[in-house]
Amino acid sequence: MAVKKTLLEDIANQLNVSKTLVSMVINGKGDSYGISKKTQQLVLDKALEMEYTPNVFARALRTGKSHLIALLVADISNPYYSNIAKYVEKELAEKGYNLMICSTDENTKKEESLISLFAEQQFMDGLIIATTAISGQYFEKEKLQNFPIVFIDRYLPDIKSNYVVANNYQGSYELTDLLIHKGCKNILALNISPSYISSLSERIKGFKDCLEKHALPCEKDNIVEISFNDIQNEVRKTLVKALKQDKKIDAIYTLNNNLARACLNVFNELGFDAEKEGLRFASFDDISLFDFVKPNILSVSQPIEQIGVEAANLVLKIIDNKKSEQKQYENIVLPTSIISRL
Amino acid sequence: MAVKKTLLEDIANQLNVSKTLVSMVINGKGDSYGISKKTQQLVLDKALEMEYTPNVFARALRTGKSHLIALLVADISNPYYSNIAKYVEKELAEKGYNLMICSTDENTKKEESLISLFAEQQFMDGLIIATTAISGQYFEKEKLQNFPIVFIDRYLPDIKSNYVVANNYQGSYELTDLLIHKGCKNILALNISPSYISSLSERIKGFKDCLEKHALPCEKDNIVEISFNDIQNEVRKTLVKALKQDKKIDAIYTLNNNLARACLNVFNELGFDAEKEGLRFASFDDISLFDFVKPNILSVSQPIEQIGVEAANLVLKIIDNKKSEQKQYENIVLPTSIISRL
DNA sequence: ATTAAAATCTAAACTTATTTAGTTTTTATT
DNA sequence: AATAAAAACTAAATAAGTTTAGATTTTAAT
Repeated sequence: MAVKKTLLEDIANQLNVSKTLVSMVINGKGDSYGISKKTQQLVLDKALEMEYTPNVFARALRTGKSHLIALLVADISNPYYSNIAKYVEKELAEKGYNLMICSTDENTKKEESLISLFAEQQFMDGLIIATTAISGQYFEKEKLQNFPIVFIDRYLPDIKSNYVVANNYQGSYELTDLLIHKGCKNILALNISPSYISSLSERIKGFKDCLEKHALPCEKDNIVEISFNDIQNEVRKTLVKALKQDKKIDAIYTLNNNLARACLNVFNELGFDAEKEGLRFASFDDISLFDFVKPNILSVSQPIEQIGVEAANLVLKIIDNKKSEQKQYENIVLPTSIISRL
Repeated sequence: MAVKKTLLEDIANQLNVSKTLVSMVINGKGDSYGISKKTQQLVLDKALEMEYTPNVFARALRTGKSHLIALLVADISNPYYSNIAKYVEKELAEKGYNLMICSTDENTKKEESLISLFAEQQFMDGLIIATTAISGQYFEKEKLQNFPIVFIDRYLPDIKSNYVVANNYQGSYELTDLLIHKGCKNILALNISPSYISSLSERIKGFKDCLEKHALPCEKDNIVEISFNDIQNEVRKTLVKALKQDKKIDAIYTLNNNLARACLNVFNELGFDAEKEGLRFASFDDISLFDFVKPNILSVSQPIEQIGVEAANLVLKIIDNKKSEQKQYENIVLPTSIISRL
């Protein structure tokens, strides 16, 4: 019935050698352990013949290395994350690591329980995470101190850490600058709440600083926070109000792609033609389909591939450095680019 | 320095009981093994206090169960797959399983090596896969015979298997029918090659059957195969030719979302306004951003959430049934819906 | 106070690899 | 031929749990 798996011992028995020897050869340590070339070949041939594949759990249990890296994101269906995931996967695969992607649903409790499962158990050799945490408190836990973690997209300002992020401040500043150069003077920025997330707060800062440089006012009404749980309804309410207020807005700037989507939905619902009404539309995060969307979307594009590749390599680097006790942190901030679609 | 992890044995020592007992209690088998309520509480409290979390590898090695399910998709950055992934993840999490998502890059070799890693090693308890395989040959391997596999999106017609797919035939038929009712008589269908994939061949069949029902001809020119490796260039060539040919086409129907994207790109490049030219645009797979894209896209929407949920539950069901030797296959075909955007 | 039965608990085996500390075999040297 | 050195190999410990088979302890019944 059930097919019996080939074990190290089976190979050893067939060849009348010890399983120690077989293990050494399989792991490519035959030479350094002084196993003769002839024997090594015998073992390799037999392993192939018997379709041997090592038991991942036994190996990991003994060595404490799983060759697994976890990627924790808030929402894998968000194209921003799924694209990063693709490149992380690719880069790690080339280095002999497998990637385990998990979606936390923006749920901090779930995030913590996954981290605990992955890290405290040495289940994963390392972790790449777009955290939903407010503070770095959880990550300061003693048990996590020695665990390789790389933050992406967002970092936690209150702790030292390794991270790879886009230059959110500059991207936002430049996009705002572009809008202003196109003549916009009263921009409505839609932010998402909770907005303590570093990426968002820096985008806001870039926006504000740019307004200030151009001596434009930033009133209370210019930045509205939309709560994460009810994006569509709150955006609808906000836009309906903003579009009929006295002091007309001349641009909408959404701080992430979910907000952009929600706005576009409202435009559709209202039959509102932004271009006809002279309203510019801008968004942080570029999605390839934006190329075909009406109204034209000015956007900030993040270097997705580079973020994925750098994060993968950084986590591997930390794993390698783990032996050498000195702890130092690497912070990689990558430039964004403006997609103007005018 | 490195914080020592709490082991079963540590708890046992603290309480002066055996690690056997601790293991039983931790696994919720205290009652069935007749451990007194008092002792059980002591163990649970101490485990909490010492922040015990079991070693996943030791457990999996002994029990042969990892509580891990793998999801293999061709490309996690494709929103179709990343959305399914999200729902699979959610459903499995509720049942105490973790999901490991891997992207195979449409590379059959990579797919096979991952399956081998996951299945032959009982690394994973089960597998959900959108296979890139041509035939079911690989899956007939003796070692895979007893491994729980659920195919999604595509199935392999030449073998018996468990699968959850959308009704590609009917969706395609209905979409074609809609185009014809809107007056289209010369539709250009863009298919992707290799087109032996079940989902694609059924979409083509639905298309052809519908043309036939309406007594419309299906010439060689009406279905063009675009090779997967060079989508953008081949689509450009095809469209440039098709748009200036004598017998004018009145609709383009792309058989998946990658092709749709490539077409839209070409429209942009050429400054071609499909609506003005009286050309309808239709596509299998609906993406939420299609709502805002010009030209309007008629599309077939797959029940993404349902596919994810059903696939998750089916794989768990197979895992449960594994003991009872009788083998039977479940094939779930879910209805699609037409998004007409007229 | 015995003894049987029931309730609790435990020692040791087991899962499959890797690694340490040696042993055995072969080769080289005198 | 004896011995040292080098080369090739192995037994047993180990990783951290789960499970089996059996040992204690407690309770109940005579």
